[in-house]
This record gives sequence, C-alpha cells and structure tokens, in this order.
Amino acid sequence: METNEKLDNLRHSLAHLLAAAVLKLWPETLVTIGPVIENGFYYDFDFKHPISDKDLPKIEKKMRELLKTWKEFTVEEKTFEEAKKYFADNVYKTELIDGLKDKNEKITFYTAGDFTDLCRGGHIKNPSKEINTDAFKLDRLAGAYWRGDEKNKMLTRIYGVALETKEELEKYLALREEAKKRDHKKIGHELGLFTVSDLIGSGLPLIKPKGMIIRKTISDFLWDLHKNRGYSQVWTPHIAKEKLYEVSGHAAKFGDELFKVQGKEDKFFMKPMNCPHHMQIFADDQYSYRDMPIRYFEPATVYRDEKSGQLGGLTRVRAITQDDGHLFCRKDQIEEEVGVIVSIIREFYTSVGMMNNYWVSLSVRGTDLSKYIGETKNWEIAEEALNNAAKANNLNYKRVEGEAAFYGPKLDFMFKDSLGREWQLATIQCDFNLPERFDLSFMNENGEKERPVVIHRAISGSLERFMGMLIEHYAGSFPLWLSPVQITILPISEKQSIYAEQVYSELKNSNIRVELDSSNESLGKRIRNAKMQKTPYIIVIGDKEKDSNTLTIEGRNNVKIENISTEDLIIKLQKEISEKAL
RNA sequence: GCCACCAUAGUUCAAUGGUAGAACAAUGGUAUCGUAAACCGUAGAUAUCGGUUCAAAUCCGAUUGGUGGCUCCA
Repeated sequence: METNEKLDNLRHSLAHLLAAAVLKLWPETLVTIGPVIENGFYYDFDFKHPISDKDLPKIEKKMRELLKTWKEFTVEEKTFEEAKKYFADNVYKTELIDGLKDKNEKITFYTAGDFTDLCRGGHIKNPSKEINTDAFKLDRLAGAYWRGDEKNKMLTRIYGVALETKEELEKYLALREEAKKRDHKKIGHELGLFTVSDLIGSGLPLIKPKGMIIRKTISDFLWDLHKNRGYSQVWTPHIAKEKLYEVSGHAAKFGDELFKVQGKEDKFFMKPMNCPHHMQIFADDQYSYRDMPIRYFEPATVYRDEKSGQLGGLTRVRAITQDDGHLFCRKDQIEEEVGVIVSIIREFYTSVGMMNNYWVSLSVRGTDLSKYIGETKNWEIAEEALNNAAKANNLNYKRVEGEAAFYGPKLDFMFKDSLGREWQLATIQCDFNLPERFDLSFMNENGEKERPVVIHRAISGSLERFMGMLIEHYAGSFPLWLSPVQITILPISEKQSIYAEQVYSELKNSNIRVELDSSNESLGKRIRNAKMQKTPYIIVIGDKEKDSNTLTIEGRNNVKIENISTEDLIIKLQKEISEKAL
C-alpha cells in the first residue's frame, strides 16, 4: 500500500506539472481536473486553440524544464470568496468550488513553482528531487466530456504514463507493444480468421472458414459441457414484437440501443436479449415442482445498436452471440444449480488455461434497498445460496456490496489473460424480476401456483468477444484442439507425393485437421508459411521417411519426434485433442 | 454520436504541389529442393464527392471507413 500511495502522489504531482506546462505554453487555456489513473495520470483542458499530438513532446519538454524549479508543494486554506475570486475566469473551477461549498468541505490551494491549483492534496514533497524525468511520458490525446457527461462541453484530455523508474516505464511500454502485436484484429487478419466489410458495416464482423473452426469448436465444447447436466437446447427467432420488450422492460432499459424493424403491420425489435424468449418457452407448459429445474441453452445472436465510435474488431460489436442459458428453479434449488454452473465454468476455463488466474465478484445489494426489486426474504435466500455455492466450490470470491443487478444478486467471473489483462467473462445471475413480469409459475406441493426463480448464465460471455480475447491470450498460437489447421504435411519433392497423400488421407479420415502443401515452392518457403500460420505440427516427408514408412514431426517449441508411424501419430494427436492439452 | 489522429495495389509500406514506386500475395513459366522467403516474366492502386492551382496522392471542405479516448472527479 505504501508504494501505491507514493506512486499516486507522484502521478498526481505530474498532473499539476502538466497543467503548469500547458499554461506556460498557452496561457489562455482553462485548466479543469487532473486525477491519477492506472499507470499514470491525465488532465482535462479547455484549449482556446486546438492542439494535436504533435504538441505533446513540446509540452513534455516544458514539464521537464519547470520541474527543476519545483522544490516543494505548499498548501493554503482559502475561504469560498477567495477561491471564487482567484478562479473567477474559470467556469470549471468555479463549478467545483460551488460544489465544495455545498458539501461544506475545506477549500485548499496547492502551489509548486509559480503554479497554483485548487486541490485536495496528495503530492510528493519535493518534485524536482523525487520525480524521475525518465519515468514519465505524455501518452495520447483524447476528447472527454466535462464530468463525463455528453451534454457538457468536450474538453481535451492529455494522458500521461508514469512509473517510479525508467526501467519500469520501459517495461510497461514494452508490454503495451506486445499487446499491440497480439491485437486480435491484426492476428485475425494474418491468420484469416475474420474480416469486416465496409458494405456490411462496422461492428458486424464476418467469420472466415478458419475462424469458424475455432468458434464452432468453442460452441460445441460449451454444449458438450451442458448436455449431460440437464440442459436442453432451444432456438428462438431474431426479431419479436415491440410488446414483448415492453412486458420484459428491455424496451425501457435498452432504449435507443434497440434495432427497430418495421413490418407491413407490426413493428418489431431485433432481440437485445434472449431472456424474454426463453420466458415464453417456459410459459407454454404448466410445470410441477417435481419438474423443476427447467434448463434451456442457446448460443444466440442478439443485436444492439452501439454508438459507432464504440465499435471495432470482435470485442466491440453490434451482433453479439451469447452462449446464453436460463434455468427456472425453486428457491431451494438455487445453490445446487449454481454449483453445477460453476463446475461448467471451471472445466471450460481450465481448458483455455485461465482457471489459475481469476477472481469472482459475489455482487450483492448495497445499502440503498430502494434500488432493488423483489422481496427481501428472497434476496437473502439467493445471496446465501450464491455465497454457499461459491464457498463449496472453493472459488476465489469477494463479496462486493452494491454491485448486484436491480433484479437479483450475481456471481461475476473475472479472468486474467496471458498478458495479465482482466476480462469479465462468465456470469451467473439470479432474477426475481422477469418471472414476475411474465407471471411465470409452477405448481408446488400444496397445489398452489408458485413463482420460480430465473437464473441467467453465460460461460464465455459472448462468442465474438471470447474469440477476440482468446486470439490475444494465445497470440494466435492456439492449442491443438482449437487450431484451425492442426498439422501440415510438406513433401520435399514430387517423388514423395504418393506417400504424402496416403498419410494425408489417413489423418483426414481420423478427423485430424490436416493440410497437404505440395505447392511449387521451396521447402524453406513452405515451412515458413506453416510457421507463420502458427500451425502446431509440421511433417516433412523426404526419401528417408518414404523408404522407412515412418514420419518425422515437429511441434512449435522445437519438439521433434522421429521414426513415428502414421497410426501412432494419430493416436498421439487424438489424445492431445481429447485432453484439450494446453 | 462527440474529440484527436489516420486512409496510396489483395496486404505492408514509399513518393519537396511537377513521370505514383517497392516487397509480399496473385498469375504464367523455369528449378524438384531436408527445416523460417529459389529464379525470370505479367497484371494490379491514390476511399468517395467537390474546391484551390498552369499542375493535387500531397493544400482546403464534405462524405464514408479505421485507430485511441469519452467509466477513473479538486
């Protein structure tokens, strides 16, 4: 904690320095706020003349220059009137000062060098001594609305990164470079996994054959994990009448994010969620308490009209395929059912090597109970059931107050990828709202109609986002079970083509995804192509192999197996695939 | 949507306001090769629309698309 606070103070001091440098260069600029963020800081400005990122080095230079004169931060408490007078020309600071007065907080000014700013404190003592000039860097420019509200004026935000030492800064920048190299849009293009078309539109990626192998392998695996645990697959159409979403409440919740489809007579919506559809399937039958739980699974595409600026690649899209599922159960079944879902999540994420770096948010109600619908008694039952299931399954979980949805408590799973970035993926949510809205019921042991609890659950979250994440997690080097091409056969010359084709057929007939590259290129070139495609295994066939009727295979990490028969190779590959070896 | 930046061949990149070049890929041929790019040919482009200019890939405006950001609160 100690070092974090020190780093935060350092970053915050740099934000002041940034503002001071900007004022030196463009004195008419209005300064606003400059907080600390992960890995650095930013400061929002109202520039009178637009600046571009070409100005950043100039500002950075000025910062280094000013830093020499910043020997300490001094603090002065001001009265409301004094503060207002000092910042009379700055509407933003004036608004902040008014806010402080309303909250009855102290008003303090901090000064370093000849720059004074309204600030609640949190600086280092001697900037010129403690700030390492090689450990910070102005990073990028961005637009940002004053106080994050799009009704307000757009300010110019300057981001900086700052760490304690030059080495740490370089390490951080290198990690960011690595992330850029792994960008799923770049790798997806190089490996021919997906594409986007201007004519079709942004946020609507097209999955190419090789990408579809990965996607289908994932969704087949997901279904395998569900089918023996009492789930049934269902299918629901992509549009529905407006009325459905009025009843479900999604029309109000999603608002202008809903795509509208005008039919000849009725107005339809593209579905933004599958839940209401699944509710209607359940409502079609009268179930007994003995039938419960009823479990539906559907990998289904939903559509949301996201703002165009928020789209890109596979992770921010308008057509989202959720591995969605809903189950309808009695209150006394929540705990056991959540346990089943947890076991699915555990198996799924173990297979992609992410189960060793995760945490779970047990999201429960906050103190303001008016924000939540449903009876307190039911909430208590559900929160306890989730807690018990998390504990019984040894989850690394944390109770987070106030993070529950308005309709029920939930377990949100956060996983870290191989670069240490956190992704919110799986989720298990209790819902008291939809059963109420759709008036769902089952017959209990007393012959009375009883309201079921709905549990929403998604394992991968969405197939698009999950695939994008997975591409970056593996940097395109997928494990064998996920690789679009699992093995490539390279005959050295035409003399081995008959033997090569024979091996090719045997592998193909054993459901191995194999490619035979006997194109008119040098062996070196064909090896290079296979490696660039990150193919897990390569077989080179020359006279040696042909004459001895064996194979030499090579894996990605310089693994080399010689003198193996085709039968033994197939056994080895099938074992590796079925075990989903990492 | 808004702010900043960006848009040249299928891809990755060149080109002071003055003849749009290259590599890879594609394609036609030659070489039949033992571990990350054989050799010789061919074809292919300034996103769209408008303006400035003797002259525009280059300058200006609009449109379309992309990248980063718009959640972090003195």
